[in-house]
Amino acid sequence: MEEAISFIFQGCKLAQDLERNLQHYVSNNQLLPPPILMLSESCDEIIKMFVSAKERLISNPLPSSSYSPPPPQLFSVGHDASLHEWLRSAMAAGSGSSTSVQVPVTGTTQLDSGQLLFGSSPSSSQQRPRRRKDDVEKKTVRVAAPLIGNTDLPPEDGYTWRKYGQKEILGSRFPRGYYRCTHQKMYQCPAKRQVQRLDHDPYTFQVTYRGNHTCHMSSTAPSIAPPTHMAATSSGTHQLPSPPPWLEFNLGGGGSSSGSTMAATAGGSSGADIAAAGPSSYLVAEMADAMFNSGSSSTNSMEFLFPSPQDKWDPEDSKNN
DNA sequence: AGGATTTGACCGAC
DNA sequence: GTCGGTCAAATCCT
Repeated sequence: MEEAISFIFQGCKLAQDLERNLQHYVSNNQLLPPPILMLSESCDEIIKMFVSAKERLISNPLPSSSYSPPPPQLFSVGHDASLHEWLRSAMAAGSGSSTSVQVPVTGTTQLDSGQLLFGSSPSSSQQRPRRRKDDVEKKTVRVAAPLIGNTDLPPEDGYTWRKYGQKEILGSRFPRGYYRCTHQKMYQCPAKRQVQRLDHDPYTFQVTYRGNHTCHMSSTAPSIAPPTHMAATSSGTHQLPSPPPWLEFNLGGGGSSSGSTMAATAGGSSGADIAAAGPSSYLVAEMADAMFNSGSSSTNSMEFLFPSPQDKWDPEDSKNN
């Protein structure tokens, strides 16, 4: 079941990514159209995701206790009104100021982080910038602790974080860790995250993201250095390379300007720097590999297809700045 | 030495 | 008044 949901998520994100990039071309008519092969293979990948999901749903429809099972009619053939209603309600639930999504994780640490709308620019110059709790859009994901190694480590998501606080939370067995982007000072990156173990499932982290990463928007921001040591392991479980910042994935429900950014960290040297990005990002990178026979996830190769936000003005980005 | 983490204190939101 | 988020000094680590 988890696998099926994972595939659905991946399919959605690939589709949204494709849509986003197509819109990019529509709104920037000076750009060359994307290669037909690229579009074709993107569609194939999306289709594969949903086909895989359906296969798993059919072969093993038992819902996991960790996930809210969709109504049984989802598994039935056809599209009746109740299915549409269920889908709509799910979309509505995710379109508020705060969205939450559970990300199936298998094996190694994976994370599906969100590209967040960040509100008005943080007043870092003030002594204690505070804002109302609902001012900043939050996105919450749940990430399984690594099954191997130190399960106490906070989940990796491709960014580098610096811990700036920890606090016992009322009613929670485990303290909440407060992290901010390592590049906060250098690039005024306002991104923060909170990591907390679930009371009922200590092997799952609830990660709340606040603010959007702007460190990769700077022309002097750290460049992407895709790790070469990471390799795919068992099916559906990959140790993932850091996707470049322009490989953005919107999680549904947040509208066009609210989604997820999977961005990469600078070529990290410490263990915490090693990125473990979401499955879909890996697949897109894999697509790039396949298309260009580069043998590695080359940023430059994909930039040929999807220009970096740094290179091309993006109205969504400008809204965030 | 410099960056990261820890931890008690501070302070705003509720 | 309580709680959660942040600050910042002390400490640890590389």
